[in-house]
Amino acid sequence: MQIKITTWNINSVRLRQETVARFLKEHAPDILALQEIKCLEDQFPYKPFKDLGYDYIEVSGQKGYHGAATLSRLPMERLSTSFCPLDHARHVSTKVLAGREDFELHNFYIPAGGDVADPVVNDKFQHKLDFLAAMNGYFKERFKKGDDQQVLVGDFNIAPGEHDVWSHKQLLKVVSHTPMEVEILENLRACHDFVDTARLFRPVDEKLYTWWSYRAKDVFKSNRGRRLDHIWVSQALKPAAEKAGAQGYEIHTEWRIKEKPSDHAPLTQTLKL
DNA sequence: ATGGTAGTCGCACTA
Repeated sequence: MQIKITTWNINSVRLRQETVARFLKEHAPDILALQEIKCLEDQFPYKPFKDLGYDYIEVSGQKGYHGAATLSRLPMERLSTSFCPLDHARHVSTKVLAGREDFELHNFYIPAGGDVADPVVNDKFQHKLDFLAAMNGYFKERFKKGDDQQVLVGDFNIAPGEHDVWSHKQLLKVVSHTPMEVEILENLRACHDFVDTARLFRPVDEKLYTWWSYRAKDVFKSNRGRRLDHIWVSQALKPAAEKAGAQGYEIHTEWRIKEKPSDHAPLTQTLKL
C-alpha cells in the first residue's frame, strides 16, 4: 500500500481554495495537511475538497490567525491532543486507518517565535520553546505506550541544518535558524529517533528550501529560502519512506510562483507500507 | 543597515 502525504502552509485557505483544489487534482495525495488556514472551523471550505474525494476532514481554526486542517481520502479519526500553551489553533492530530498499518499523523504549525531569539525578553520565542517541549512530552508518552507508528508534518518554523537556509552565517541570529531553537528541535528529533525524510536521499550539504519570503523582488533569482516545513517519521516507518525511493520526497517548488501563491511550497512524502 | 510583502480585519497584528 502506498500513501502520499503532502503538507502545505497555505496562508489563508479561503483565499487559495482553488489553488489547493488544483494541486489535489494534479498530485492526488492521499492526505493533505494544511497550516495557517486563517479561519474558523465553520468558515472552512469543506465542499470543494469533499467533492475531490477527501471525505475525512479535521479542522482546528481560530479567527484571522493560525489554524490547521488535515484532509484525507483514507478513514481518519481525531485524536485529542494539546501542544499549545496559549491554546492557539496550531495542530491537528489524527489516527489514519490504513488497514493493519494504522499510524498517527500530527499536523503542526509551530509558533514562528517573534524577532528576538531570547525567551527572557520575547514571549513569542518562549512560546515556541514551550510548544516544542509539549511535543517532546507527548511523544515520550506515545512511545512508552508502544504507539510507535508516528508521522509528524507541518510548518515547524525552524530550518535546522546549515544547508536548510541560503546563508548559515547570515541567519545565525535570525529566528528560525538560531542555535537554541535548532538544538531543541534536534534534541526532540534525536530523543525519539525520528527520521527527517528530506535527508534520507539528499546529502546534508544540498540546499533545500520550502519557504521564500514575499519580500523578495525575484524569488528564485535571489533564492533566499529556508527549509521550514518538514515531514518526520518514526523508526517503525523509516523502511516505508525508504521504499518510496529518492522520488518519494518532493518539494513542489513551482507552486511558490503560481498566481497569488502562499509563501510556502507544498512538500510531499510517499510511504510504501 | 534597512526595508522590502501578504493576509485578516481594521486603522494592528502576525508572519
